[in-house]
Amino acid sequence: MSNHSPTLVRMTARVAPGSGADLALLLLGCYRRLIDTVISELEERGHEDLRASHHYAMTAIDAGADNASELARRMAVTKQGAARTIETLLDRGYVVREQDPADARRKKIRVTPLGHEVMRQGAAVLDRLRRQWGRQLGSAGLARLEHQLTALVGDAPVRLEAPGWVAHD
Amino acid sequence: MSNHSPTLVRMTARVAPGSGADLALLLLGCYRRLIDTVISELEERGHEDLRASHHYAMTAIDAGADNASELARRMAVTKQGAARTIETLLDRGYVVREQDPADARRKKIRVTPLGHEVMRQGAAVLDRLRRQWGRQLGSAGLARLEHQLTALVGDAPVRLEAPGWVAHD
DNA sequence: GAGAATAGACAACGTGGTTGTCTAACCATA
DNA sequence: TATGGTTAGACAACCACGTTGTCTATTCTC
Repeated sequence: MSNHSPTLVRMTARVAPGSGADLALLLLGCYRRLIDTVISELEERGHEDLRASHHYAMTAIDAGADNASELARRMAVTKQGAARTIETLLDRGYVVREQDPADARRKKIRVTPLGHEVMRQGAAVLDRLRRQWGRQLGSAGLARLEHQLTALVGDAPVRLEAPGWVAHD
Repeated sequence: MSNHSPTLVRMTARVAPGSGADLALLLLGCYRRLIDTVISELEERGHEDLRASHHYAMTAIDAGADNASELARRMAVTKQGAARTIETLLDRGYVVREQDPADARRKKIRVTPLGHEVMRQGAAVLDRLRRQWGRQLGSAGLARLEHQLTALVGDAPVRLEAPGWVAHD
């Protein structure tokens, strides 16, 4: 084997069915399946290198986190982290940055029509996948699944990065 | 706000209940809840800086991926990636590396008793959390949840890294 | 007005991966 | 049995995405 292009191998399923570790892997697997599908479909439509965090960032911006500091708070990252995300969104043309006339320190961020279009397409793919799951599980089954997950996660915050076994702090 | 120590904010729940995006966040949230609990509990017991990937790597090693190249294949990363993981596992004393007598190129990796202890403790925490969820959902509910997730994820491979909206390739 | 808090930026760094290149060892086969 | 292909492991350089620490400019509060 060369050094590169690792083959995708399923190291997931059946760590030990019925174990907690297996349950964790199932959850991650389902999440990844959703996200990976969105990514690849949007890539086909010309939106390269999108990340989930881009979508969430734009959602937060739309919801009022229209400057780097506020976005940092909402996304639970440092200001620098948020600034870098904004930088890439600017590069891609998904947001624009303009001086806040009311506060010379602030630079307001605004999602562009292109950004909204990406969000719309991403959401549409996810919704389609959800409907697909709904057909597979039955709509009652899907509702139950979501209800159960909601009960489990409560209203705990979720950090989007750091998928790993560890949270950084 | 200073530049550091971002506050944890819930940007998850209620992206839009009933949407695909919300479902994705629920899945991630549940996964993260499991993993974060394991991390912090193991940290309390003196196992610092553990990652899920460490656990999975040790599992793979135990299952026969006892050299860097093979581990790389199983974990779907490059040899260098696997080598680095092994390096940290060596540092922590979770594995040892010894020359393979049968093949001068190979260096065999073996999980130490300490490594097994960490795996055992991690699995125990996950199992406990799963039982807790079982009490919350009822055992039929938990079984159904797992059954549904299994149906959804199928036997697709899961890459452990890259939690984001994008897979790296 | 003075002092504290806030917004944004810069540089340096850490982590966990990547690619690309290299050597040494093994293996198959002509 | 010599040779050419494949494999294992390592080194260096890089990248993405976050971090910390420090800085200036501006605003807010009293």
